[in-house]
Amino acid sequence: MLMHNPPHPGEIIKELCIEPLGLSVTEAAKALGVSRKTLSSIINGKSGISPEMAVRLSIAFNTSSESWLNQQTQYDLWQAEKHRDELQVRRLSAA
Amino acid sequence: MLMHNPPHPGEIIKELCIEPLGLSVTEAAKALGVSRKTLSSIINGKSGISPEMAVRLSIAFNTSSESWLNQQTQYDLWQAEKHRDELQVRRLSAA
DNA sequence: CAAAGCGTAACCCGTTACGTTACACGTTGC
DNA sequence: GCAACGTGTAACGTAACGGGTTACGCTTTG
Repeated sequence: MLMHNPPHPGEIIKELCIEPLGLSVTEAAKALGVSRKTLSSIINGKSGISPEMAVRLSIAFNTSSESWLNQQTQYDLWQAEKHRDELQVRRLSAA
Repeated sequence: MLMHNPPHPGEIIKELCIEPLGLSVTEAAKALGVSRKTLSSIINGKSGISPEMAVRLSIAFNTSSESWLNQQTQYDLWQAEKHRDELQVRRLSAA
């Protein structure tokens, strides 16, 4: 089932990973091995979590990469479903 | 948990949707509202399932868009995890 | 005031999904 | 044999996106 209005994964990173550890964005970016801009744009909802970034997060925060990427999937799908009625698709399955 | 060597979602489309209905790739592409090349490259594992394509598939085959995009996520993650040990990431969480 | 942290704009790059057009190949029917 | 059809795919173009660097202006803190 589709989640209702899923939060952008960047918020989760900030609230559940960065802030509880008392980390700065600069420090966290260094640890993740990405630029400060990359992490900042994720945290502020400007870009999504790539598969590679999901793996980075899973290493740094000892979590599962799947959970991170699934959050992104839910978010992307929520956006795409908004335009469901605009798509020109013919129903094929009678099932 | 991570699935073991998940199949490319294109195989699923072909084997579980196109072939059972006796559809040609050309017909299916028309119904989905995309070009023949686009569907063909998905089926043959040359490109992935985009969020919008997941919604198209869900309409045409009366399924959930989530299931389609999740399959793609599992596949992408499986690829990304292959290079986990090459990523320069510092562990941050003691938990 | 100086230093640090931050968001972000401006630019670059590589990749990817998607489109159109066109080609070569195979199969099927007349 | 030939026409019609289905197919994969190469060759182009476009738009979007993740990521990097540099640089600017702002705020907070020592």
